[in-house]
Amino acid sequence: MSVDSKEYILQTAVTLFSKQGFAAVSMRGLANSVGMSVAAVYHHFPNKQALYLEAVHFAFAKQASAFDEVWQAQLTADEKLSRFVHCLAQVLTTDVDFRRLMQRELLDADDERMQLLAKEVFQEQFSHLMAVIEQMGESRQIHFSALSVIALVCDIIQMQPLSRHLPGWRAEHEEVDFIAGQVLNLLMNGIKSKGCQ
Amino acid sequence: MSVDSKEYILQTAVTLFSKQGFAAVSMRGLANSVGMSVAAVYHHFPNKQALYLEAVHFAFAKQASAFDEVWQAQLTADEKLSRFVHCLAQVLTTDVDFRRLMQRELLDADDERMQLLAKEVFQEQFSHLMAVIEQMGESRQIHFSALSVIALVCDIIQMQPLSRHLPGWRAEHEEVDFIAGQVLNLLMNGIKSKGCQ
DNA sequence: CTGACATTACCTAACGTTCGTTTAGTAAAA
DNA sequence: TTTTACTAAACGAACGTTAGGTAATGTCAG
Repeated sequence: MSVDSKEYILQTAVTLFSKQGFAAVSMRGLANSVGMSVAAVYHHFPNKQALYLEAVHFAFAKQASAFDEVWQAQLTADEKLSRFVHCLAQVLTTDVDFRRLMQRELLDADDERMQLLAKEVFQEQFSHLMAVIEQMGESRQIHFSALSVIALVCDIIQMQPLSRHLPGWRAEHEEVDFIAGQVLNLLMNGIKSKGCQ
Repeated sequence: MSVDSKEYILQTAVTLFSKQGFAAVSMRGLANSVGMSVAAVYHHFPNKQALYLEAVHFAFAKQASAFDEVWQAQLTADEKLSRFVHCLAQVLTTDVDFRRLMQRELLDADDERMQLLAKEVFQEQFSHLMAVIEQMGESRQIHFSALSVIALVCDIIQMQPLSRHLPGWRAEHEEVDFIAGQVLNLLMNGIKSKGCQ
């Protein structure tokens, strides 16, 4: 079987779609990028839409195992949260294609694809995260708190190219460990980091 | 002058670009949406790129005055922060086109347009926000804390269509006042809302 | 106030290019 | 001999953009 060619096309498609978005990627451009003819791409995928959906699946599946070591039973809740935030910041910083494709899906996906995104990418980690937050003492707004953790990390990384042009920016603000540390500090103590603790 | 037609085209363009993105919007589709011919659109704008940039300007300029009442001198720092978070959540929830266009710019804009976005939309509010955070006692990571406030509100709203499919979701999670209240609680006290206070 | 003229705000119709997709064929592997 | 993995060439549709024309709306000397 030609699983090599197909995977190579998918990998290239993920990069192109994440950089340019669905509409801006042409089948000719993709075929050119993988060094094949257009018809060769159509040999592996029935049409552009199906290719895109499979590319999204492909990109998301790769991240499924990234969080496996985070939720180990013998850790304290605080440690689990810390590991999760570090891991999330690491993944979103390292795999730029994945992050951008996810952002684009948040903008463009219909409800059915949104459900896929929830189930395939978020649901498992989200449930773990909610359990940890419950252990930490929060009892009422567990869903919202878990969402806040993810949202905070995601958007801080997503806003990096913008925040570079805002007053007070320093290079270290874009280092994974710095981001994770600051986010954790905020989550544990709030903004007034001194008056609390 | 035909400022009416031009503004109407811009307004329609903002909606279309925010919903579909630059590449997916055609000049014919836009012309059809405003009930004009293609050439009529080209009478007002030299080309698609220039029309898009002007539409982005147009959408951003409308939001400039939304925060005017937030930073009044006689308020305490806590009150100013509270008002800002409420106002930001309100704007991002109400003006969907603005929010989506901003998200798309974060994905697609080059460094020059990112600078424009920083200067035209964020810089003024960001400076005010940093000043407030400094007043509240945070002294070291003012830039990062201010960024966190904005990122938290933005991404929670942006992830709404996804979070609907995650466990624990309730309808009230999408109400502006609820979002602002929860975000403020998190910012002031961290996740462990009881152990701190 | 009026007639001549210019400008504005649009129109229809077309330009060449690029798009997604298909058809027909080939060379190698099973 | 059938199936697999491809290629070259073409299909009609849609794309951004332009050319050329037509009413309506100023503008202003006489």
